[in-house]
Amino acid sequence: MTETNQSRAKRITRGVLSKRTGCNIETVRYYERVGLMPDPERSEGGHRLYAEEHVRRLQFIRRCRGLGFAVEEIRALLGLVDRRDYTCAEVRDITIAHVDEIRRKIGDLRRLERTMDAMIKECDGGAVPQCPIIDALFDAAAARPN
Amino acid sequence: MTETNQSRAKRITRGVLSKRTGCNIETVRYYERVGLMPDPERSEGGHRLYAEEHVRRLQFIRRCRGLGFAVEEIRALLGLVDRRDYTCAEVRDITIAHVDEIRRKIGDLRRLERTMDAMIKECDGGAVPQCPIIDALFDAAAARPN
DNA sequence: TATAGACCCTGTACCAAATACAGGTTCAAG
DNA sequence: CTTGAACCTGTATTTGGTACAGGGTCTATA
Repeated sequence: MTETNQSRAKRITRGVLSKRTGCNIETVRYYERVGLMPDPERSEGGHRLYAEEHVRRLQFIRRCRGLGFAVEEIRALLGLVDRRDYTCAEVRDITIAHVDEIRRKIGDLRRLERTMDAMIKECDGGAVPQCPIIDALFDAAAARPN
Repeated sequence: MTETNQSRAKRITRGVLSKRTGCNIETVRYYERVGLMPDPERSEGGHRLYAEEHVRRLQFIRRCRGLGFAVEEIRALLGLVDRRDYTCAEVRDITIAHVDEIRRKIGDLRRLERTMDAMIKECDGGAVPQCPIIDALFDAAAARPN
């Protein structure tokens, strides 16, 4: 019954939390400021003291960011979890909205890719001071993506 | 020979330049600050006075931004044009580097899309306070994209 | 010519999502 | 007890703009 007592559970510093999650140490403070991480317990001298749950929470945040979720979206997900009243449907809505956004971005980038490819194909890469890419960019009609 | 004289050519204000290019009026000042647009001629009272060449230049910049070129890349392109010594090959290099970057982003987003789809498929959208998406995000092994 | 009001001027603050740094304090090992 | 690593706070920087305050200018009309 030594480790189950919360006040006895070992606490870690911000540096250790940072190392264990691969999250930049300054970013931890940033997540605290924007409300993704809670105000942690402090030592007598004012140093932040974290527990295992914070490691898990920060990993969750980092994983979400890695999947492109905005801080605002993560706040919504964590809000559901923190209130312990989330339903699968709510989480699914946020996730589907996010994947829709990803698909939109993919579409946008593919259109750019096609336009750029067309411009590059026009250009022979020669050494002359004249280039159809520059012409296209200076000329409204030519540069407009199909 | 009235319009060919540069000092007699009609000048336009920042507001008109903004309207003719569809570029936000504040953004014109921003492009000046970051060196994409030149310091323009000024009226006696200090108002910016632009000529037709600036309309074309701003359209070029906007078109490049629309294709996702960074300000730094546009600076490079305009630098080549301004020095009048660019070759097709130089322009092509910048453009190919940019399209490569676009392809990399598309690849990244597609991987995200697959991961998100997999998570969504696991979730039945039910009303219970338990969701495999949340589980996946909290659990390192499950959330790691294949 | 006076004046209204549309337009423009500058400097500065703000957005996301971090990251970096300065200048000072605390912690822990030896 | 000393040393130096780690930590503290507040603020600045990044990208590509956008927005606003508090003034000055420009021009059309009375």
